[in-house]
Amino acid sequence: MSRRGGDEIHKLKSDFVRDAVSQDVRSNKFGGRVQTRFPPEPNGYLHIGHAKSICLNFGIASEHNGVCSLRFDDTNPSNEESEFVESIMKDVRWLGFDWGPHLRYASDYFEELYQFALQLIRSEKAYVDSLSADDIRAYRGTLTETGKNSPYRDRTVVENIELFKGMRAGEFPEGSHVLRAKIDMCSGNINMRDPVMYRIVHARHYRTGDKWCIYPLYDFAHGQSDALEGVTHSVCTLEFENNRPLYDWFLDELSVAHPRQIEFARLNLSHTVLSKRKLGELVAGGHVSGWDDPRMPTLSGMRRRGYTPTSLRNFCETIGVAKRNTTVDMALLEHIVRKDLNSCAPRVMGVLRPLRVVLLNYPEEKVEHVEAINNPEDSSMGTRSVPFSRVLYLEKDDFNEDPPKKFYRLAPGREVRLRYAYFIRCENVVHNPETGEVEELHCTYDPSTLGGMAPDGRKVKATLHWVSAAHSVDAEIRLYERLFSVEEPSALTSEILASSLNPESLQVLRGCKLEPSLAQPSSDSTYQFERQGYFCVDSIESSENKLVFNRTVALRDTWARIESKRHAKRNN
RNA sequence: UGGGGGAUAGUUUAGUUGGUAGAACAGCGGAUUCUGGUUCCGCCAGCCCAGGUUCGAAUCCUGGUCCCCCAGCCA
Repeated sequence: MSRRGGDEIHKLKSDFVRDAVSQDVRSNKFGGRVQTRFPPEPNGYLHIGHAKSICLNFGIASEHNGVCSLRFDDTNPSNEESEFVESIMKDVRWLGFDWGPHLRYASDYFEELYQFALQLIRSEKAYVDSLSADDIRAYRGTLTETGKNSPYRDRTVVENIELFKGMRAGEFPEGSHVLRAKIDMCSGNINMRDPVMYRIVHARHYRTGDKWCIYPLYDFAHGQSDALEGVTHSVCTLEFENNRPLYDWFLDELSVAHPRQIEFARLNLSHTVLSKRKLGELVAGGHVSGWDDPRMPTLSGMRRRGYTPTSLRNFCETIGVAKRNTTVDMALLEHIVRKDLNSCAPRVMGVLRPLRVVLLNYPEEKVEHVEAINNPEDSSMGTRSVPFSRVLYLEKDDFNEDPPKKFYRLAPGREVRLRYAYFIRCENVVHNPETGEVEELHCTYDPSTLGGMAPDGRKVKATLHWVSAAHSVDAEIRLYERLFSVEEPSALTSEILASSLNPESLQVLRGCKLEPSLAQPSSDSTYQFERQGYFCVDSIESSENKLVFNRTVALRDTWARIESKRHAKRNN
């Protein structure tokens, strides 16, 4: 059957958000225009959950030839820092998206927002309240009881304007006054019970410095920022569903055209947490080395770990967009990372836990060079030459003196193939006289098997990776496992979160032996160490004097599965 | 218990005038393989519940159940 053009047409990405946007385009709402935005608060690093939102917002815009801007919602000077805006811009670019000239900051709108507030005061839709924070809470009521009006609710316009200007002028201490919207203290939606619009904060803002001492709350800044920018579709997460009526109220009272807000469910990933607060606590508590610790689900951590932007984008596409709360299995992310890496990662050989092997019948001084394929999935990546000699390193796990059933690697008297080289046979095992540990293997090789095939057609059951000892380069390798041993750590409170960390999430291996082509590794590619997994140079701690590799993800390991099943059976 | 949302295999999803519930991941089994990788094939497994309308319901109607969000001068 031949494939015709029509069969190749990609199914257009579709989800309920995109459907809604497309409908608006078709009905010519917003003049057929599409403009979105990604609005992070610069108070932490971006994580894979943000990637979902980034892919959605930038994706929708580009599918409609529209604009997607990057806007920092920086309305709270006490949390926000330039370090975070730098990292956020870097991460969004790395993920593969470009906001072009559309870089925005809510703090750029402080003056406009202030004027909006004045406008609401003049139309008697906002007032300065002088209740304490505790009293405001008490007056607000509860989920089941209505609230009651503040005694300051009926201040005159003149009085309100004077007080609000005084707030701006720095005449009052923090907490003495706030500006509130005058809506409905009996509303079933608690967000509508005269929400606070402005608070006094005598703190330096990382962008506006000391220019302001009153700052709008997110609720009063977000919708207007969208409106000021001409955003048509304001895509956000589910928890803002309750706030939508409030945003609409502000915009309607201000007579400003407003975007359509569409809420989707945020991402949850098994075995990790995706909450900036909790991630920040892991950093602050020293449980990880930083926001970019390769175990972190942050974009900077995943970059350092060797995950590709392509695989993260593919992941976001695969998980879809919907409204129900879900937890995606980490195994899916790992599968997608492997799939991308399998197609593009150069293959090399590296021995993680070296076992010295001497080929008794191989000449002392002889060195041969065998040709190895760089990527069997992509012949255009070519081949390389790897040195072979009398003394080699093999993987400790590839030898077993007393091999269990189904173990078909090296064992006493057994023959295996060394990848791209010769068949070798284990003749003798040298033990450490004190510990009894296997210290070295004496093997013989069959010169007629160069290239990996025997002229007599005999087969071996295993092909092992190896490194020539004299030519090897030393490296430190860091193996990573899931950050948490429990499946849903997000359900845990901050207090017990750290105690649920997986103690084996980081394992450091020293004295690993790599093939010589890795002496000068590429800093931006992730390699496949054959039969082991994918590894990349650690961007922070690796140097010319000390090579450090991070394991991105292990290869699927059927043998390990057989073994763990065996152990499970034994323990039952 | 006020208001706002949501329920399709173990997990994440598709299902557009009502017409045999489709996929991916995970799990299990097999074939191929100079990576116990990749690839390929097969198996397992699902419409929250109860009624109703209909020749026919995941889809429409009624009534339940369960889960999530909101009581920051956080976002």
